[in-house]
Amino acid sequence: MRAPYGLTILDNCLTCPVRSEHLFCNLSPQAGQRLNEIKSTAVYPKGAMLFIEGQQPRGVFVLCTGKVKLSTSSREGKTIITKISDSGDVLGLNAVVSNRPYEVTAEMMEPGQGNFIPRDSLMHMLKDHPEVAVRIAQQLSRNYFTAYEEIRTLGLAASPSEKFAKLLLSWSTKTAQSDGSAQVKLTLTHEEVAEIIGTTRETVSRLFSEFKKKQLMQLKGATLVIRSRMALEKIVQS
Amino acid sequence: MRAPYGLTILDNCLTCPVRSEHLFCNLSPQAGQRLNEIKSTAVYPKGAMLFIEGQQPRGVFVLCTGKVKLSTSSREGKTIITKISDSGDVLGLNAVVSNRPYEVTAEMMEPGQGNFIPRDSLMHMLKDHPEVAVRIAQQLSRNYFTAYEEIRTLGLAASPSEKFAKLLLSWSTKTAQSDGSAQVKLTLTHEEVAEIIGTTRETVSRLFSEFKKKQLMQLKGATLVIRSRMALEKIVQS
DNA sequence: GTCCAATAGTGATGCAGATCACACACGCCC
DNA sequence: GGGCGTGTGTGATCTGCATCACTATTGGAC
Repeated sequence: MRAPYGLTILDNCLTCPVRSEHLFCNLSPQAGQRLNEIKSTAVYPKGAMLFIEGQQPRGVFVLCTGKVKLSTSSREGKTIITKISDSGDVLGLNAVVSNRPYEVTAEMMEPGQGNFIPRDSLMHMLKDHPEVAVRIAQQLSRNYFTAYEEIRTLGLAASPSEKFAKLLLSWSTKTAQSDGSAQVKLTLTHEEVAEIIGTTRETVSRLFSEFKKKQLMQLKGATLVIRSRMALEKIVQS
Repeated sequence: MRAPYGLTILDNCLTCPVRSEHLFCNLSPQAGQRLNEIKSTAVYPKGAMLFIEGQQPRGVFVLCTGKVKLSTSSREGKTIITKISDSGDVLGLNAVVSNRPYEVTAEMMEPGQGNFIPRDSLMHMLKDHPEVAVRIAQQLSRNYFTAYEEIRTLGLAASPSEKFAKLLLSWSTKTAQSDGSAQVKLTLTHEEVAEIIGTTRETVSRLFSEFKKKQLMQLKGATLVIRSRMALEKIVQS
């Protein structure tokens, strides 16, 4: 098997990888079988666009490896990043189910692998297999929940500091130690962080300095070390 | 039949009222029948809370008449209104499907009638009737779409003026004339408008004056008259 | 009509963060 | 090494809006 972009190819990455609540995990044999027939696996280079905001929905992408940046832009060119997706995420589901244009642009931030499922096939499965419909409904409501979190942050969190602290917290949840410390690989530029929290690059630079000075975090190469999640949480609700 | 709160009671308001894409419209006889068995109709006074942010999901409400204000608050007491729902809207669906706490508070802004469907019964229907599952998935993805609109406005629209213009446009879509004019009953206080566009009451007051001066709108009693949607659209993308 | 609470208008002030304008650090290619 | 592009740090300035502090208006209860 070829391995373009320096990737090791996973043979079948739909077989229940990381997440137990995975959209296509533990389906009945028939449904699983059918799914295998309609999916097609592909490998994408860094910078590849899975889909672009405004396009008619072709299908969904189940991400196996790699990170994907989801973003929207206004006509004037301002861009916000709404989510960084990784392994196990289902992309484009809302557009496909409601048959409206993709509401975001999905761009590979690093090389990765994904499964594509065309719209028609998915909609047929949705109608034929009640279990799939339930799974999809649950996935959609999870998506909604995430979107709502975003609304809360954008609408309620006042200052950039607050949003920045929130972001650091969300990064550190996975690797959090019992003492409240955590380490994260920092893969984003200040510019990108700015697009996530809705501020300018300069402000993000200043936030980094400020948080370092206040001992809230430190930087070792590309590794972000968070001292105490508690301290960050205090900033969030301040 | 009693008619509390000065309302005329609708006998069965699940039978396909305003919207054709209604969640429970044109179902198979069996599903429709089942739905009628599990739903219960009630009348709510102004100020009634259908559910409160953070509560465990009890079920969904299908709104028949009346307006409902959906809002979230931060711990510090700041509140944002995320949507004003009216006839035909399904409230609380996401919380019910994902079995997470209601993410918003739903408050009646005027007396109205609604159908309540308990969580268990709905989830059973979801599993037993594929058609219902599809319908629910579509409703969820519509909700998601609306939430996304909200994210775009909050994250991309720079100034309060822009958001205000956007709001006026969204109000005027239903009654828009071919010449671009429109009339809307203004039922919200400046305070509430402020909570929708994420600014202060004072700023909203000033926005009203400013827009009136610029001939973008005028106020006749409680009726808002929009001169030209075009002019507003120019502000939005400015 | 009177009274009161809720809503609305408007000026004065202050400050956080956008914007502009650089200098600097670092990979990376030749 | 030198050059170049992309990313980063940081000062100076400018401004829109929040905030405060009022007064004015409206509308409902009685």
